[in-house]
Amino acid sequence: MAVANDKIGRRALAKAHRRQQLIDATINCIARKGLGAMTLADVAKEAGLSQGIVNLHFNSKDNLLAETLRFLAEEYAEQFRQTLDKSPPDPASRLLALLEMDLKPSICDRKKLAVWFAFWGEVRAVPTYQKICEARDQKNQDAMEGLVGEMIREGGYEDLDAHAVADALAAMTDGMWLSYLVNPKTFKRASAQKAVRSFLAGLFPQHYQ
Amino acid sequence: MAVANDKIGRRALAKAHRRQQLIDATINCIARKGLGAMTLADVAKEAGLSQGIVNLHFNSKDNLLAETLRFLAEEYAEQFRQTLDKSPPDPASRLLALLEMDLKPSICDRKKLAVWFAFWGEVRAVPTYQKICEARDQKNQDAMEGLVGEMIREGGYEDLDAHAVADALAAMTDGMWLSYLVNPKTFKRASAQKAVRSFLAGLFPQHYQ
DNA sequence: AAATTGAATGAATGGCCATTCATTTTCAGC
DNA sequence: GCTGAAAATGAATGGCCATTCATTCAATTT
Repeated sequence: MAVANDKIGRRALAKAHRRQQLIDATINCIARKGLGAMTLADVAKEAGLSQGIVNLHFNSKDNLLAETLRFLAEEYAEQFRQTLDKSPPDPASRLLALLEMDLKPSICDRKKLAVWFAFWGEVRAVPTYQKICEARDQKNQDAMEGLVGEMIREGGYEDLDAHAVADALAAMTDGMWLSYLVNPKTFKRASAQKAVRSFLAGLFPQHYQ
Repeated sequence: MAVANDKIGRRALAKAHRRQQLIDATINCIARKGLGAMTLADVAKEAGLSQGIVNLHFNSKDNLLAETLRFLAEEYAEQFRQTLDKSPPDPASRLLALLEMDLKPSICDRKKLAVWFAFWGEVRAVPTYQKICEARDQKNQDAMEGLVGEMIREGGYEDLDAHAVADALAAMTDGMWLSYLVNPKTFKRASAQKAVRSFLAGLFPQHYQ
């Protein structure tokens, strides 16, 4: 029955594909129903497969969720890398590119944000989530701190603390995500981008005219 | 048995007190176990009362959770009011006071933050939560936008957009909360405060020398 | 084409937990 | 100190859901 729509070959998909398919289904279910209400039956149905499928591939619900979060973190890291790869070498451009990346529709979309916040909501209670999220933040903040540090040295902004400023910039985009999640009607991407540029211009006048 | 530790009178507490006691217990349980794993039995035990107590006072688990979120929002609003009451009348002082309020230990403590994020994690799936959170954000941002607007007029910072800047400032403190929740080891309150002041000084040089 | 292997199914199981409710306890007013 | 009402108890109920597993199905090997 579940197979009717694809005569020759769902089964031919490699194991990795099936796992990814289930992770995608999980993301959709969390976004739609919330982490609390999501069931394995939901995920199986969303994927067009049978009841027992998740445990076949992931052994447990906990594990499915951890793998889903790992996937999101890895996907984010990949975008991060690509953004830096495509940016000019000067720290001002790179920093702006990273901050704008966080507001791109492909990252800042309500479905994915709902999932990130669902996991953040359990971070304190689930050590596995905590570790994955901590690692992502750390990498993010280290990169930003490096860029901010360079600019401080170049521009002689002696009163700025690279660590503090980098953390606050990272915090700002996370907070904008929350704002979009909670107030989808009033949130405006363009306005958020404008604010980011104003902040940067205020902090580093020489770099962002 | 549940009564042993208080001879004369747990029962004498008014109904409102008992409700508050249960809400407090709920906050502790969510912070400790997460929203997903929290049970009504946990809450009753935390409060030192019996199994059926929550439904007696709140009718359902859903309702208990909604009331808990309402309490948090109201508590926040109260601090907000008090902060403004105690501040000098100039917008620069008031804005700084509000931003520093968000980092005070009484608000920015990991237990409460865990609960806020637990609810934010379900915001998209539970319309009740969405409404409560939206209202809080709206009030917050309106107040900040007013202050920022005043400063822009006073100081002639024509290139700033009050709405965008106010949203971004509010976003920054929410993001700092996340940072504290996820990276309690590296987060430093003093550093966050310093960053907030640097940002304000960059945006409004005349107001924050 | 038979056999082997691995993937997928979906009904059955068992545990957990919100909710209910008959009973007990507390307490205010008399 | 009695009485009735309100508050609290905690055992019982029923539904939901993760997990299991015997069976079926598909594809590859020989």
